[in-house]
Amino acid sequence: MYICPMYSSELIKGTLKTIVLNLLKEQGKMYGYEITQRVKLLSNEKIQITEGALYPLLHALEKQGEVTTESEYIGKRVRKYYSLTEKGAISAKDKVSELADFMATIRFLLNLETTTANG
Amino acid sequence: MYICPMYSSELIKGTLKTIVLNLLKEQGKMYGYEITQRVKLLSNEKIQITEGALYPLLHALEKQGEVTTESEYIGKRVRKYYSLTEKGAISAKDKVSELADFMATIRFLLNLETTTANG
DNA sequence: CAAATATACATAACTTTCTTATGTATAATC
DNA sequence: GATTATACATAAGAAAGTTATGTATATTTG
Repeated sequence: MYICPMYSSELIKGTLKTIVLNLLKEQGKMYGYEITQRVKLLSNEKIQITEGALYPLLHALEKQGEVTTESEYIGKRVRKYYSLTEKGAISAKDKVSELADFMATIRFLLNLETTTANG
Repeated sequence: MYICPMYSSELIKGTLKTIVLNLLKEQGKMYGYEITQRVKLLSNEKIQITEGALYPLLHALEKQGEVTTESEYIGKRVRKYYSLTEKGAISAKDKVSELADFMATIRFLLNLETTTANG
């Protein structure tokens, strides 16, 4: 069995947008820091989204009308919550489908079809 | 069911090196053009490796000692065959393991665990 | 209570890695 | 003879990260 401390950044690159859109779809609304922590947790520390990658992505998604934002104050500190628009929800669905399809193709390409136990 | 004409390039980016190393591992030796055609065929046209991506990658792999080359003449035209070195074989194995692990993590992250039929 | 760590945002310089375009040349097909 | 396929190579530009830096509040710990 293979133990990986952290995936190479090239791998994460292509899936970041999909992951974020999908999380927003499932969670309803989230703020940036929360997204980084949840991905870290769910991936067992193997995917750590950097702020330099996440915030520009979220800003771009907002600009493209895929998410809307609302700021909330926790004490004096601001939190910016992101929610999917209808367009963003469609995008999330498409992205996830594409990624699922892609992974199936890759498994076939790499002959990983029967990868189940004891790798 | 989702029909995808061609995966977004961001997705392919992170997996190109892995795909190439794995093909070389399975096929013994291949030349560049052959790699592009095989990937195109095996992926049902959904992954088309561009020459501008492939050749620089192959040159880099050679420079790093992961592949060796031998040129063969087919008539007057040259073909450059690439084979894995021992180092390249290890790299291939590692890369494939990492990708398999990564895809499992992504499936979990995206709740695709039970994706089998009529997705 | 001071220091360190965690929370929470943002952006800029730089790097990597591809896309697109271009270039060269032979072989096969129509 | 012209077009398409085979077969290599590289350079300019774009995209999307990483790394570093900056600001500021909240919490934990010694």
